[in-house]
Amino acid sequence: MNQVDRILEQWGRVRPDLDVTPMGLTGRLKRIARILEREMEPVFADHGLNLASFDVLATLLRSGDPYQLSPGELIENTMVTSGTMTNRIDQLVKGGLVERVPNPDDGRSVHIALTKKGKRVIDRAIEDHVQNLHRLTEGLSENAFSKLDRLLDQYLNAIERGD
Amino acid sequence: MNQVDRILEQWGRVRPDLDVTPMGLTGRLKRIARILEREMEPVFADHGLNLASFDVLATLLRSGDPYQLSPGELIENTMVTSGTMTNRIDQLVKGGLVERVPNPDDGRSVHIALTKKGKRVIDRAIEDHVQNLHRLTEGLSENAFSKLDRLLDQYLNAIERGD
DNA sequence: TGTGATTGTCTTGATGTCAAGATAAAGGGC
DNA sequence: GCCCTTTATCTTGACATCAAGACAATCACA
Repeated sequence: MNQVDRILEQWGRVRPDLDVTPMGLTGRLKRIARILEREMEPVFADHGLNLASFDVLATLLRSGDPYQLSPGELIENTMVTSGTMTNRIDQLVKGGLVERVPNPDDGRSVHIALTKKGKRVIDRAIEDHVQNLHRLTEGLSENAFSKLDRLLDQYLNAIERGD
Repeated sequence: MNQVDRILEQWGRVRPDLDVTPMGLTGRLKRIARILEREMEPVFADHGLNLASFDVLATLLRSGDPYQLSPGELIENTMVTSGTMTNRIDQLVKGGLVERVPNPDDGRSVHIALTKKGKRVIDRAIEDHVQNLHRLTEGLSENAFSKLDRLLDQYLNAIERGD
């Protein structure tokens, strides 16, 4: 009997007229996502990063050589607003991890490129992060993991196209 | 082929030395949680609330008559820091939805109590919210829903006790 | 009963995020 | 070629959150 189950029980007593079945699933999802974030942050901090800056650097790294994308492309990948992305990039520029280079094909746009330092930092950080993810999922059996993975994929597909 | 799958593919190309298997699961979790939050907010806004204030009011409501808890108890339930909770309570007090009443048994503590207005607001908001949750999970078959629910429960239990 | 440790809440300062709008370049139709 | 619309990014102001520490009341134990 965990926190979420207790919450469902309380609703059953206070508002028995409501069918709160979906609340268990969504509550657990939210809670797990929150815990995962908190467990990831210390690893990022080991490399002088936070979730936001890691997110951007990792997106640039996995885009492959020459490790540069426009702010717009970064926004698409990270689900944040343009103002947020501007701020994230500013922080990274300040830290010398990325640089803004003009886009020769479009004067409105720029490319955000990993600096050598940025590449070095994210190349190491991603290793620790992946190892950390293994730790954070080792509580699941191989079977449970793959089933959960498949169901989440199914749910994500459903919800992304609006049910 | 969705966003998360594309990310895994990219990592496979750029850093084939890493086993990024867990990243699919955690990425989908994060993404779903994010989407759910965004889909919930408009419903809260219909009642003049945001995620934070709804969270507190709903916790008070489901605690049952007399609909009051200490800030400490609210913190336990909502996974936020004490400073955050102070701020949330301040906002709700300003809106006339809760009030701070002294705790006769402990001079350091107070009780946060739903006002009549607060009770009325959350009683209606929770109905719309639950209906919204049904909508947000109707993309899953009954079978997929219960399997996913069970696996998330399992994972949450594992991760909450630290694997 | 007195004193140091603990507990419950609030304060402060910094940061990350968003919505809305500003700005500048590019594109499209006449 | 000119003007209006669209697009890409940045700016601004407001807000929610957190970490660290302040403060006051309570507790534990001599």
